[in-house]
Parts: sequence; structure tokens; C-alpha cells
Amino acid sequence: MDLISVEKKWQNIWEDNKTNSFDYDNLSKKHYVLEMFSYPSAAKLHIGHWYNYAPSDSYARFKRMQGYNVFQPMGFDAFGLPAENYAIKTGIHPQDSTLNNIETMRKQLKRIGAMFDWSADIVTCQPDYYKWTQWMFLKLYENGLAYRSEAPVNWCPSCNTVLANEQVIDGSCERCNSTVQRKNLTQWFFKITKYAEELLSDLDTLDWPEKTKLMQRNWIGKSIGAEVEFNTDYGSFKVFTTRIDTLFGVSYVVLSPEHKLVDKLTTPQYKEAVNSYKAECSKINEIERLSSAREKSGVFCGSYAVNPANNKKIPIYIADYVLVSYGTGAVMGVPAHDERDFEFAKKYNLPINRVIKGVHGDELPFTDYGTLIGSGRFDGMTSLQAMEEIINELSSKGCAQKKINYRLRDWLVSRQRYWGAPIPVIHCEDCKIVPVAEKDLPVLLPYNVDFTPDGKSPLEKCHEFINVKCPICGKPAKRDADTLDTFVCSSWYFLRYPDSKNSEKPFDSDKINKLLPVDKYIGGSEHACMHLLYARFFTKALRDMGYINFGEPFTSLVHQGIILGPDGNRMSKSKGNVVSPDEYIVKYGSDIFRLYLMFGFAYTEGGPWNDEGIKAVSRFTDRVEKIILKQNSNASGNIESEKELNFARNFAIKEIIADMDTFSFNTAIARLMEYTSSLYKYGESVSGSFFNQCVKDLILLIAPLAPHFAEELWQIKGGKFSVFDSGFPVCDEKALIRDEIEIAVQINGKIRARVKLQADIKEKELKETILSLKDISSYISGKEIKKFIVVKGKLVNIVL
RNA sequence: GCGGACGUGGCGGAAUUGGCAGACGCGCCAGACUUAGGAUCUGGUAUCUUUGAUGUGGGAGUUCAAGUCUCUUCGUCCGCACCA
Repeated sequence: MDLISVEKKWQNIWEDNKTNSFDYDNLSKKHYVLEMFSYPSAAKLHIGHWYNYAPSDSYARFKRMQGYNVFQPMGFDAFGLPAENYAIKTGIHPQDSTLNNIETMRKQLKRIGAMFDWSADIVTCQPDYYKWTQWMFLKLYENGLAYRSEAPVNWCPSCNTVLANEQVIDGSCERCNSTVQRKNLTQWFFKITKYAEELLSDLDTLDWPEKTKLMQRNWIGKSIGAEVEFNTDYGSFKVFTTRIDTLFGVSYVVLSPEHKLVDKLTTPQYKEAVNSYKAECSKINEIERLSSAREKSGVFCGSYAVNPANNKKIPIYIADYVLVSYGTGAVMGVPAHDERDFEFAKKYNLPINRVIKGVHGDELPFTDYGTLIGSGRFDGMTSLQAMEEIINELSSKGCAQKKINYRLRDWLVSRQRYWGAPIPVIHCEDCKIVPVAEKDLPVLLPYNVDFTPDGKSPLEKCHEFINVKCPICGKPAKRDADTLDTFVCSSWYFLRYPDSKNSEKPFDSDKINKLLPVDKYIGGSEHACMHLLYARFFTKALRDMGYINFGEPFTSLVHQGIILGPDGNRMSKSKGNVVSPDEYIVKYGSDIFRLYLMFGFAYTEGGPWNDEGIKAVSRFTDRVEKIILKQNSNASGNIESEKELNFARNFAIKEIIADMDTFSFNTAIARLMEYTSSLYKYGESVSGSFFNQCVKDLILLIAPLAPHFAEELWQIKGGKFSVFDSGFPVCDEKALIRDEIEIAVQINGKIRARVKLQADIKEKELKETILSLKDISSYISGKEIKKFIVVKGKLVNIVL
């Protein structure tokens, strides 16, 4: 079969017949299948896109054949840094390069032959989409979920620009190699932490990979503890601790270098040392700062604090292993019972006071729970009792309280860049922050801007954009010059698809409530903690605002693996190991390529590219085609053969259904190969009518996996268009019942014999039969049988 | 460093979730057909000192039974909040 022309033929027929358009009037059996949308940073689809989309489409087609009304849209996540960097390098405007890339990618996506409903297409960089991204911002702001605060950015002093983390290589700017510094800017945040608890607890309701849920749990990082207030001569500060039972062992406290009180607490004598330490810290990133392999460093600030438990004066240090962004930005140092504090105390000769005793183990630091010592009236209590009691006593004095902390931080959404959705806010000297009115959306991103990096947000330099009249007082005012993180665009796109052309609202709530949540979401696991968490946050926020009636966007989630280069490394231009799908599509056609992607890898694992197996898949479709086109005019058939073939057929149906539901495409294809072999083996000895039924099922079974190929064969065999509206085969369980089954016989766990027995044999009879076997009785003679374990229908184990 | 995963023949991978390790395929070997074969078909293929024994990165443990569970160790990969 000339697959290339067959594919073109059916793609046209499907498009003309609107075969893949979603039926909005039949939502009772809807199935929303969503793949993470494409990011058009390069003009071409790479193997990663194919690997994400083609197998997912096979799943979607399978569900459709099972009678579901499948909605499978596609779009483009079109804002972002790479397009802007490309523009800085080449002078080609991000909008031009992006829209061009999208055009090419759309054509290539169509050649996959996936059943994307292109009428629902969205492009996030177009005003009719980002208008509603801005609307989301306004709604979050109205509901107290967006606020401004200072936050550090990576600043390159030589390029005069803010750098993304990815542009910082070993603390230096990727372009000019200068040392990157941290600089505080006032920026917008979304209050995702308000939903920390729900984001955590609702994970239990989701059909997601356990590892992904675990990663999100750890990312949210709930810890239950207490806040304790320490007084100083210059004001008080709080520390967060999960081990308030060790409070009597505190020998110092540490503030993070960015803590608000640092300057106040630093005495003139120590000013110089503290300032130079702070300057050093601003050059190191957080991952390095938290590394426990790095030697701890810190500096005394000259002041002392009072431990509220025992009124002891303890020194206050500034150290970079404490982060402002977590807890209170201050910790109490208990060297005897914490690894990091222990190291720090040894380095700076601070006292190490043991206050917890364990059952065994005298070595310090001792980080387990135990019994209190040296803690006044709390001596003798267990750690757990003491936590309770110490909090009670201190909270009555007003200097401690129970506190739950999350590692999760609020989401910083401001970007000092051009290629993103403008933040719909106006800054007026008198009226302060003025959100743009909904009727004035979208705030259009101007085309003519200078986005070369020179210290200012590109939009700030665009006068016709930045200068406006204040909508309240009419005085000259300025727009916010920053744009939104592209993760904001992708946090709600799944809500837009079902109503993508709505110009009145982001979506129609009734429609969305019927079509969502997404039933199956497929995309890379690298999104486990960010995109997937942000999308969940948006969903919950929109629910609480009353726009939708569900709280989780993605009921079920699957991660595809990564296809690596033939050398086992990630594909990259610089490594020269990029494999392009195009050459294979031209040579074999898209169905063969799709089949190979599904057969050659474990879907969730991926692995190094190797095209040896693609021939095998091609050979397989040839075999399928030949057997399907074979004539069998037998009036009647051999009963044994028909029974065997019927078993093979129904076994394949049953297994393939289970495999398709779990994205286990490689085993589904293996079962199809077995079934095809059975057709070769028994095809000539069965009746013509039975053979035709079997062949028809083969076409239906292969249809989701090789859609054009199957549609063509279906037509040749006289089937009614389309094969995808012809139903998926259903397993006849009766055909799977066998009269005889093989039982493995183990002695002390080792296989010594196999016997064929009647399937319905009674246990007593089975035992007798097995013990009388020649192979077995020789092992047993003269020994006592301690146990006789029967695993029904599989094996027995005789323990001597 | 922290968090998460993975490790099975020469290779890609399977294993009903604790029950016959290596399904299916590639490669290789042998045979058939053929003027011819990098086509097609059939059979074989974990290893070894082969009446048996060993074997799922290494070491220990739980169990009648471990690729699967526990501990430990080595190696590889992903994420770490401004790449998306």
C-alpha cells in the first residue's frame, strides 16, 4: 500500500467530512483528551512533539471507537523568552518569527493525522487570547490574590538587564560572563500559598502518577511547628521551628542576610563585616546557598537576643544558609540537635547544649525525638509532650504560637521583558495602583518597541504604550512596564479551548462545567511542580470566584518519556544528535512512524533513538495488509482451529483494551502481532465467514494505532465510513475459557515439573495427581511435606 | 545539596502488582523458496563446566515464593520556583 498517498487521501476526507469536529450537543459521554500544547520556539516539529501527540491521539481514537465523544484540541503557547532572545540575536521580531513558526507547525501537526479539532485552536500571543489572560489577572487582583512586593532578580551589571535563571551560568551572565548580582525590584505575585493546604490535600483525589503527586507534596512542603518570638534591644523577631522541644538548647540565632532587621541589629563595630558579607551573598544562588556540602559561613552582627524559654542572652548571627523566602527568614541555632547548626557552632565556637536524650546513641548532633533534659520544668517529658507544653506556656506569655509552614512560595509573575502579555495595571502618582477596566482590555502589546537589553523593561521605552491618562483622575500616569510570566497563559488554556472564539468572556461557564475537567492530560514530567501546580491553583481560584464548579483541572495525568539522541544524550543542535521525524515520514509515512514510536519504547520511559526497529513495524503492517486481503471461500472450517483462533482474537481484544487504557502501547502492538500470527496459522482452516469476522476485528483493533492504514483497509473490505465510527471490538469472555490449564510444580520454590490439568479440578484431586507424578514423587520420597501451597490456575509449591 | 525516578539477554523492552523471568520485536544462527536477495516463509537463540547449576547493577534481609517488599551501596537521568 502506498501509505504516503493513502494518508493524504484520508486526511482530506476527514477534514471535508469534519470527522474530527467535536459534537457539542452530546456531552453525556464526553471525553476531553488534552496534550500539553506546543511551544513554537523552532519552526519544526521535533520527535518530542510526535512522541507526545501521536500516541496520545491513538488513545483518543481508541476512546472514540469505544463510543466516547472525544474532544482533543491543540494550540500554541506562543509567548516567552526564546523568541525574544532570537529577536535580540537576529533582529527578527518575536511576533513575526512566532507566527511563522506556528504556521509551519500547524501544517506539520496536521500530517500526524491526529484528530485535533482545529476549530478550537488557540494562540496565546494573540490579543483575543491574552485579553483574557489579562482578565484573569484582574480577577485575581480583585479577589486579593494578586499583590505587589519586593523580590530579587538576577541582574547583570554589564548588560544592564534582568536575566532568567537559565541565562546565569555558574553565577555569571551567559552573554558577557560578568558576575550576576541580585537586585530587588517591586513585582507582582499571585497568592498561591493561600491554596497550599487544598493543593496538598486534593492530590489524594487525583489519578496521577504517584511520583508526580509525591513531588508536588514535597514542593508544597508542609511542616507543622511553631513561631517563637525573640526580643532584642532593637525590636523583636520571630523564628519558625519544627523542634520547639529543643528550645532550651538554643545557643545562637541566625537571620538571613536579607532580613529586615539586619541593619538595625548590626552594631557600628560590625557594620563593615556584615555589609561585605551581604554583598558576597547577593552573588550566590539559592541552590548553592542551601547545599549542605558547602562550608557554612556567617558573621556576628554585634547584638544579642533573649531566649524566651530561659531568658539567656544569645548572639545574633547573619548567615546565608537561612533564606528570607522560607518561614520567617530567621532560625534558632540548636547545635546539639541539628546537623547544620552543629557544623555552624563548631566553626564559630558556639556552645553545644544537649537538651534531648535518646534511648541509645550519645553522639551529637542527635536529631531524633527523645526525652528532655536541661530544660527546667520540662525535663523528663518526651519531645512530643514537650512541644505541646512549651507552646502552651510561651503562648500564654504571648511569645510563641503553633504555626504551619509551607515551603511553597507565592508565584512571582512579573517579567521585565517584551514578549509576554502586558500586566493590565496603570500606576498613578495620586491614585496609586489602578487596574485597567475590563472594557478597556486587551492592553495591546505594541509592535514597535526596542527590546535590546539596556537596563529598562522594553515596554518602558515605548512612550505611546507607557504613557496614559489615569482612568480615575485623568492626570498623566504610566502603565506597568512588565509582562506576565508565560506560565500564566498556560494556567487556564484548557478552559479556553471549548469556547475559544468567545469574545464576550474567557469562556461560557455552562459549557465549561459540562466539558471539564480534562479526562486525560498528557505531557512531560518536567512540569510536575510548576505548570501543573499553577493550573490547579487557577482552577481553584476560579471556582471560588464562582466562574466554574470544579476544583481540579486534570482528573487523570500521564507523562510521556523523553526520546534521546542515538548517543543517549538529550537531543540538541550543539551535540549534533538531533533526529528529525521528517525523513521517516517521507520514507515510511506517518502511520509507520507513529507505530514505531509506540512499539519501540515504553511510553512513560522513552530512551535513545534507534531506527532499526522501524523496519519491523513496516514488515508488520505488510503482514497485516496481506492477511486482510487474503481470500477465504471455505464453506465450513475446522472446529479446533476456529476455537484456537477465536481464543487468540478475544485474548488480543481483552489485552489491547487494557493496554490502551494504560498507555501501554508497546504491549498492545505485541498482542496485535500475536493475533496476526494466529490468523496466518489458522486462517486457511477456518470458514470464510468466520475468517472475515476475524479480519474485520483486526482492522478495528489496529485502527487507533495506524489510523490512515486502517481506514483504507476498512474501505477496501467494504466497511462503512468511518472505521472510527464503527465501534471497538468487545471481548467474549466465553472464548477465553480453556478446558485444560498448565500448572507449574515447584519443590522448595524450584520448578520441577509442569502438568496439564482440567481447569475445574478440585484441590484435593489436584494434590493427589501432583504427588503421584513421577518427576515429583522421586523428590518427595522419604521426606515430610511441611506445606502444600496452591496458587489457583498457576502453580503449586511443595515445601519439604 | 534537596526532591523524584530508573538500572532485566548483544539491543528495544515484557512480567496479570509477591506466584513459571526474558512476552513481542530487533539482531544473530540454521533451513526453505529463488537466476538473484539487505524480499518472503519456517525453526532456533539468557549464561555456564548442561542428568544439573547460575541469572533482573553490587551486598544483606523478609517470605513457602522476590525483577517486584525492606535496608544498604554504586551508577544514570529529571526538577529545584525568571526556559517552557
